[in-house]
Amino acid sequence: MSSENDYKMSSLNEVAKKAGVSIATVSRVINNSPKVNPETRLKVQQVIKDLKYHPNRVAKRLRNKSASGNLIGVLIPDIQNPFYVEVLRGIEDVAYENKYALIMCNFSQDEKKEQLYLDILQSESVDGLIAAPTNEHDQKVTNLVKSGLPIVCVDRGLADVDVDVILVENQNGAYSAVDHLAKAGYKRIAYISGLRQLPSSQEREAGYSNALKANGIPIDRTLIRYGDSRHESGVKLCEELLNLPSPPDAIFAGNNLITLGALETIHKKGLTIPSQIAIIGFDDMYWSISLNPPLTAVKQPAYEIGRRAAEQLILRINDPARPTMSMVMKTELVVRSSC
Amino acid sequence: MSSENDYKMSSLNEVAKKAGVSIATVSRVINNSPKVNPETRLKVQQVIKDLKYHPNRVAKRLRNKSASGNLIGVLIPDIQNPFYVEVLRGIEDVAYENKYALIMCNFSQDEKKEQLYLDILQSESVDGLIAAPTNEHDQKVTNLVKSGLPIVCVDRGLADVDVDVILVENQNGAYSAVDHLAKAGYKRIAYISGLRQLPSSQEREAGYSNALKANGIPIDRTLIRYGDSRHESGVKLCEELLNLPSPPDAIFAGNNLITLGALETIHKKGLTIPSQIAIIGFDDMYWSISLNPPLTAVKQPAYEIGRRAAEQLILRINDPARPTMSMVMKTELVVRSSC
DNA sequence: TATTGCAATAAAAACGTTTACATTGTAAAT
DNA sequence: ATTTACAATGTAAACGTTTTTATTGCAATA
Repeated sequence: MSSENDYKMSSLNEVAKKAGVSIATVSRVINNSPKVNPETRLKVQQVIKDLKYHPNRVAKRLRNKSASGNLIGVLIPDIQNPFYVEVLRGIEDVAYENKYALIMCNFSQDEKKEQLYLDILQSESVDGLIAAPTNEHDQKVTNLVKSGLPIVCVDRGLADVDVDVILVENQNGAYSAVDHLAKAGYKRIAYISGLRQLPSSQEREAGYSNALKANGIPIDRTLIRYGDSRHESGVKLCEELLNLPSPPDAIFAGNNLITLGALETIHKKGLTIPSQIAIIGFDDMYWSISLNPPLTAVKQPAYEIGRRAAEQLILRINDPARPTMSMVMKTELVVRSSC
Repeated sequence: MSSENDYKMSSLNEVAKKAGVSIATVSRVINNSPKVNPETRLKVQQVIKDLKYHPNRVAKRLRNKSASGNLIGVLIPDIQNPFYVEVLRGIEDVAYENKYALIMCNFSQDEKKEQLYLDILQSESVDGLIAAPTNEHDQKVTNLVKSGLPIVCVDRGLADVDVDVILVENQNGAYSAVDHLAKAGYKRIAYISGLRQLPSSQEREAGYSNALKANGIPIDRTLIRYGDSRHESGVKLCEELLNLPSPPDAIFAGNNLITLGALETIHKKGLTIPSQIAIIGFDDMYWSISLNPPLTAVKQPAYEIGRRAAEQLILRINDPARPTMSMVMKTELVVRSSC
C-alpha cells in the first residue's frame, strides 16, 4: 500500500503544498537560485526528500525548448559493428558523467529509417545530436545542422555545412596496412571496400592505391570490390575474389564486419593464413588476438572518438556560437599473425 | 533564408491559424478522429504538408502521461557484450516497425548507474521498459514494476513480483555443453562463471554440476571460478585455472566475454585447442567460426529474445491488465572444433 | 412555429515546468 | 512619519499537445 505510492511521481505542486510555499519557490530551490531564504530552502529540501520528488524531464524540456533538457541523441549506422559499439561506449561514459541521457537510434544504413529517427529526435527536442551521416551530402543531417541544432559528426563529415567533426586518418591508416603487405612481398593485394559513397571508404581506397604505387605494384581494378560495410558483404566479395582466375595473395578489408566475413570465407575454403592468403583488417577489436590467426589490423581509437564527440557536443550545447572544429585521430597498425 | 525555416518546428497553433480552424480540429485531423468534415480534413492536411508539421512528442507525452508517447526505455547491463547487442537489435527492429523510439541506457553492471537511469527513464515518462535486472531481488526494478509501469525482463527475472519475462534454458544449455565435454572424454572440466548472484549464472552452474554427476565425474570446487561477466574476468580466471597444480583439461565459459578472455589467455600460454585444453562457450557469435579454433558454443536466440521482449512490451502497454507471461527459449549446442 | 437532435467546430483546462512580473514585508534613509 | 530599496515570495503566462465541455447552425419533428 505504501510501497505502491513510493514510486508515484510527485510534482512541484505537491511539494509546494506540503512545504507551504509556492511552486515558484520550490523551482528556485531546485535550480539553486540564490534568491531564496536559507530557512525556506532547508524546509523545501526536506519535503523534496520526503516525497522522493524527481523533476519531470518532459515538462522541463517542453518549457525550455532544448535548454537543459539533458538529453542527447545518437544516430549510428550499424549497431552490429563493434566499432560503433565502442564509440557508443565513449559517448555514454561522457554523457553519464555530465548527467545527460542518451536516446539511441540505429538506422542500419537505411535512409528511410535515418529520416524517421531524425524526425523523432527533433520532435523529442534533444539538446544535441551525435551522428554518422550516410554520406558527405546527407541532406537530412545537413538541414538539421542548418536549423541550429548542436551536432557533432563522427567517422563521416558533412561537405555543405560547417559542423564539428571527429574523424580518423583513414588514408594514412590504409596506407600503412597495404604498405606492410607490399613490404612483406605480397603482389596481388585486394581491397574489399565498404559502401563506396562513404568518405571513409574513399579515403581508405586512396591510401590503398598510394601504397601500391609507392611499392611499384600496378593497380588491378578487378582486385577492388565494393560492398555495403556488412558481414555478408565480406563473405560474398571475398568469395568472388578467391574464385578469380588469378586470385589475390592478400586482402585488405575495409572494416570490421567485412574482415570477419572474409575470414569466414577463407576458412570455409580451407585456405591457411597467411601462407596461402594474407589479410589485414581496418579496425581492431579487443578479441582480434583470439581470431584464427590473430589478426593484423589498423586500430582506430573508437572509444576515444566517442568520448571526444560527446565532450565537444556538450561544449557546443553550452556555447552554440563557438567556432566549429574538426579533429583527426591517429590510427595504429597492430601487427599480429595474419600477414 | 528560406532553407533556415524549413526546419523550424511548426506547431498545431500555426497550422490552425493558416487553415482557419481551431487547434482542436487540427488535432482531430491528425489523430484521425471520425468527427470531422471531409472538406475541412483535406484543407488541414494540405496545410500540414505545406508547413511540414511534425507533432511535438514532448508535449504529447506531457499531456498524455505515458499514453501513446511512443517511447520505450531499454536498460541493459553491458553493451560490450555481443549478446545484448543482438537483443538490442531485436528490440529495435520491433520498435521501429511499431513506430516506437528507444531510449537506451547501459548501466555497465553498476547499480548506481542503474538507479540513475531508472530515475531518468521514469521522469522521461516512457511508455514501458525492457530491462535485465542486476539480480532476482533488484529493488529498483521491482519498485518500478509495482508502480504500474509496463515492464518486460529479459535474461534475468524478478522474484518478488509478477512480471513478464523472456528467459533461456540456461540449465539445459549448460548441461548439453558439459555433457558433450564429458562424453568426449574430458575429466577435469572447469566452469568460469559470470556474476555469481545472477540467476543465469546459478542455473548454468546447476547444469554444469548435473552433467558432471550424470557422467560420474566428481565435482572439484577448485575448478569453479566466479567473475564479473566481463572479458578481463575471463582472462584472469582462466589464468588461475591454468596455473593450478593439476589444471583442467576443458573449460566451460559462462558467457561471451568470458570465453573471449579465456581464449586470449590460452593463446598467450601457447596451448593448443582442443588437444591441450578444450573450451566451450555459453553464447554463440556469428563470427565464432572465425575464432581460433572455430568455437563450439551454446547458442542463445538473442535476436529473437529481443523481438519477443519488445512485442510483449507493446502488448502490455496496450493492455496493462493482461496476465503476465514467462517465456523460456531453447538453446542449441553448436559443435565446431574447440572440443 | 417552436422544439429537439445532431454534426461540426470552437473554447478552455490540464499535464509540470521556468520565469518575467507583481506583491509583500521590513529596514534604512529622508 | 513617510518614502525608498531590497530581499523573499507569490502569480500567472507560456511551452504544444489532447480532451472535455460548450457553442453554433441546420434539418427533422411535434
